[in-house]
Amino acid sequence: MKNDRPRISDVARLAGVSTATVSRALSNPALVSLETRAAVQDAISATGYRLNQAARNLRHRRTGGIVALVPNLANPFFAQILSGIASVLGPAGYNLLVADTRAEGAGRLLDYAEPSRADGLIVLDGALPAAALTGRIPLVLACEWVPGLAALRVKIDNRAAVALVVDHLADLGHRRIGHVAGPPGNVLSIARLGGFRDRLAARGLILAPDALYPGDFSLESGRAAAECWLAQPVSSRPTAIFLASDAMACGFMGEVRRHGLSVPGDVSVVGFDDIELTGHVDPPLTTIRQPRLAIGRIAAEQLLRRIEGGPDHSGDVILPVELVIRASTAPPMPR
Amino acid sequence: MKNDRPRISDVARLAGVSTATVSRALSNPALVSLETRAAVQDAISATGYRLNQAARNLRHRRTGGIVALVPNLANPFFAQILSGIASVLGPAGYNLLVADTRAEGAGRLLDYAEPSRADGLIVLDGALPAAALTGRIPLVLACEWVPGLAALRVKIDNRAAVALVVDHLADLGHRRIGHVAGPPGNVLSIARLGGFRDRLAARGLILAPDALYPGDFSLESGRAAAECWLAQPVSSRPTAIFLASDAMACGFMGEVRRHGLSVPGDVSVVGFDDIELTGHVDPPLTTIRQPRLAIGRIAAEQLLRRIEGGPDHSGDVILPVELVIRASTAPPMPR
DNA sequence: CTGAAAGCGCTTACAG
DNA sequence: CTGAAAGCGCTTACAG
Repeated sequence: MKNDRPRISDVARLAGVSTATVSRALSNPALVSLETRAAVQDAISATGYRLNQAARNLRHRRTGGIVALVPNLANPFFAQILSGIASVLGPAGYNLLVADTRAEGAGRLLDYAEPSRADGLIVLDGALPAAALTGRIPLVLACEWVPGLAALRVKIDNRAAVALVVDHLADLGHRRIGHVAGPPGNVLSIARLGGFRDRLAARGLILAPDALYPGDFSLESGRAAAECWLAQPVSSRPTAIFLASDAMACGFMGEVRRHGLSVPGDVSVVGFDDIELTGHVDPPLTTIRQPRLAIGRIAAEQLLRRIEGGPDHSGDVILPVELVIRASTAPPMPR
Repeated sequence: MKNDRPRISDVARLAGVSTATVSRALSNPALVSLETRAAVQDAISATGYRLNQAARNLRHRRTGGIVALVPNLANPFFAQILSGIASVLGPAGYNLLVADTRAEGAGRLLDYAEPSRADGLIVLDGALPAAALTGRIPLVLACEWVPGLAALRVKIDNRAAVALVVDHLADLGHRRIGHVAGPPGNVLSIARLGGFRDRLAARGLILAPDALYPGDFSLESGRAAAECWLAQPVSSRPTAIFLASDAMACGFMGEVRRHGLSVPGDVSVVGFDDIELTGHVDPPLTTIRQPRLAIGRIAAEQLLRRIEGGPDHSGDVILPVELVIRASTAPPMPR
């Protein structure tokens, strides 16, 4: 099929001016006389001309696109962050490209950091190799971070958030508090577990080895952790569990209840993230609210500032969290 | 800052060949002698040259990008569909651009259907104006569809799915079956409500006016529907409710239980979608499983086929659904 | 097998 | 205020 889309030269011919003038009328009308501008406008309407963005971008040595590197697109946790990113990028005239780092071959990930591919990068996956991201296009890290990669980070204070959880449970009177961790090696898992241990110590408590359960942020891994917990003797198992994600907390509560036990009667449960669902499960989940929309929005704003040559605000942007106390936590039952 | 990235001409100079030869060595090595190819390879390594995709795309009159138009990026329902799309696009060498149709101004949406913006479109929002999408770049519709827009549709048979729900509830002995609809005007809402009415009729039942509750697919609207239901006299309110989304079903169950009633003891509840959570709420939700990953995957495959000039398979791709029976449905209590 | 040249569709110093 | 011309970084008929 023939390419019958009008080009800038078609408009120029019809308006009786040069292509340079048409281009100016489009991108900087003040440079063009009122009269000429009108003629160009008429020619544009007559031809149905639309600017070819790709050509403009090539000339400007930009792509007009920002890539978000997401560990797992299927995980609803990232939906709101993407939404926040998109809400900033669209109005600013940038496209949002998304790539699933788990699904893409490692080789292709490098391509995303190419200046011919995107003008900037929002990295949501802390497990990417720092070397592949260093010295390439502008980037910001959001939620997670890549050890050894110097870049602006938009995140929450995970350790402080966990301290709120520990204090809440300790204040309720719990002494044996367990933890279901995130995936091993993940920066968030490490920060939350570390913060958890430290705050327990500050409260004169310790994390017993058999009160630390493996997890991977998924519902299913929370359910599996509940099986472990259920298998432990009632007299020594934790009376409260802090799980590093809401998904795991929901899986945990479901399994516990399926076995006829009650939350918080038999065990208090705290999650992390405050996904929409947590207020609607039974019992509603006590959790840490993470401002996901704002994380996405601010990450995008910071990245654009950087791309557009603003001053290099290095240092992190730490967003506030909040402990949302609902019905899944209560004082331990006397035994 | 200077642009110091090597171009194809830098490689050519170093290798002592023309740019045409470098280009051929890159895109069609068979055209180039072994010897020359090796020289070019050496020059590429020496310069650290990387192909500028944007320039290649301009020359090829393509963009290398596919846009997904999503009604609401923050809705986790779309996360898995995007994941399915991405799993096809990445390996095929296309970028995935996402735009939130609710967040973007209506004006900008037109830009997404520009050939200079993307090579194709996956439309997940049935509320877009058909006129804006007609006669532009190749597109497929997924999940929802735009009335009056002729395009391949990848979807489920909503009416057949709803018939499974009605049969299940009627077989359990329910006679007063209510419905919480999706947003007014939405094509899915209409298809599901219509199918619901028809199948009730086929079973000799009717949808009483006070057994039809408004909703908008959100958790909160399901909760609000439960308030309406709770306010109705026990003797005449529905003994079973079919909700047009799982999110609404979770909101509904949460509110009912908060009022001390039981599911399915006091009311049977059926959702739609089978989002990951539904198996873990209490009680686990009976629902229609919609193959979201496959919808995304197939939509992307069909679009690429179309773009790459395959035969125009018009007609719809209808994906199978399944009624997943869990614990939220049971025979009605005798009264 | 290889090169010179035109061109994808824009933009922008430079000159007038 | 406007135009001729070069150029963004590639690709590909055409000729040899």
